[in-house]
Amino acid sequence: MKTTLKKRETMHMLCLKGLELFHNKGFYNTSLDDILNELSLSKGAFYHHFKSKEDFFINIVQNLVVQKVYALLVEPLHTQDNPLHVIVDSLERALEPSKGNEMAYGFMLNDFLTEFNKRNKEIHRYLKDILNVWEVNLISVLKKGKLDGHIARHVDCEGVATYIISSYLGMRSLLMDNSNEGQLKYQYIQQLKQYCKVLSEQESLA
Amino acid sequence: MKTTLKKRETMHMLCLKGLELFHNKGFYNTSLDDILNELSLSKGAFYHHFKSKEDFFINIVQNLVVQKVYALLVEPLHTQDNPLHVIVDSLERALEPSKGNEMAYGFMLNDFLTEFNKRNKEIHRYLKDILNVWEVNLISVLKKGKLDGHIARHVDCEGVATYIISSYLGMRSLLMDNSNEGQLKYQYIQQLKQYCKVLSEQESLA
DNA sequence: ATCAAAACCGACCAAGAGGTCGGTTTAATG
DNA sequence: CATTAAACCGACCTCTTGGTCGGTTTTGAT
Repeated sequence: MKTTLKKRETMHMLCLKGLELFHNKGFYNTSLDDILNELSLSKGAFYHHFKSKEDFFINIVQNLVVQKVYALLVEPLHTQDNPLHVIVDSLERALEPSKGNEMAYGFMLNDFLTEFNKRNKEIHRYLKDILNVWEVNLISVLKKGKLDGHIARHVDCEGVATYIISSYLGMRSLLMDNSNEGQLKYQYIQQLKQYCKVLSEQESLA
Repeated sequence: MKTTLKKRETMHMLCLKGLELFHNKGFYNTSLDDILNELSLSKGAFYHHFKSKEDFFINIVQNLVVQKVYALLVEPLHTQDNPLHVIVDSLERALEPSKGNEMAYGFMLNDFLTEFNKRNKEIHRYLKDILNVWEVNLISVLKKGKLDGHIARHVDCEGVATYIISSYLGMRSLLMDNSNEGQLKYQYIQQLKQYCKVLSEQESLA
């Protein structure tokens, strides 16, 4: 029993620190020793728990990344409110520097997607699947909004979801260096709201 | 004289092949030997012309990437037409699989930006500067459109530029695996047009 | 033809990284 | 206290890669 706890504890420490460094420096630019040194652990410990560096990362994705994406981008969608407001709010919150000293979890998806795209198709698929979950939920919320009369009937919900996701992912590239961070976010949210006007019922005179 | 020509020729071959492979596999995932083998050249030849792998890439950016971005995204903007149409058209064309067998040059900016962000600040800056040129031109064209009565007075041109750029960059992450390529592009352009409606003079009742 | 400089070759080096493995420590159990 | 398995250590291996350098070939001017 205690054994299992210790195992989980060590694995958890490794995953947390791993995500932190992978997020800061990139997966392939972070060596195992980088992680191990910071935790005062050894290669032996690492390979006792994970069978490879990539297996390690898959573990991180399934245990940490998925949860963060759900908490930040999926769950906030399911409110009994106007979907357009809900979406804007969730994105605004996801772009926050994050409460406390957490890192900006919402951002890392794009980085990792790009990094693994040309390197590891399996991991890339895991990440893509997470994106898909978000997309599916976006679409479903949008469609519900159509029924509830918040969204104009002419709107292509799938297209809107694609557009929202792409703009959100693209913000990552723009926010990478921290210059103008605040301004960029403000501009993004403002324009997102403008875009939403075209989708709302009131403006549908097209 | 001929000497200079031979030098330029070899350098040009290296740059072309380098960009091709860096674009396909990523900079850090492509070894010099990968490039050299395909051209039947040696390490000696390479280091005779370039002082390092990263110097090589900077050369590529300045000679090839800049040109492509200009040709695809900047120059098309400067037409005496409605800026909104011009922008949509240029993006639509930039998302084309590219005429002939060229690679999709329009896309690589986002990949390279992400890759170098956490690795090489100098190169990252070069790439960011290219983005800035695009942004500046976008803004100037938008502002001109405001004067010409194509764009509503309430529009924040800087914000619009940011939003357009971020959505364009984000498309890269979505288009990375080739599934649904056509559909994604179609959705993107359609929604971009919807967004433009809010910006145009006619719809400005806000 | 000569010769010097440019262009090029390719064996070699050093550093870093992922991964291995035999041995040691820790800790729960009887 | 003894036992045993899990947890952990760290030296070592192997492979890759950017970069070096002494030597060779090409080339163009005289």
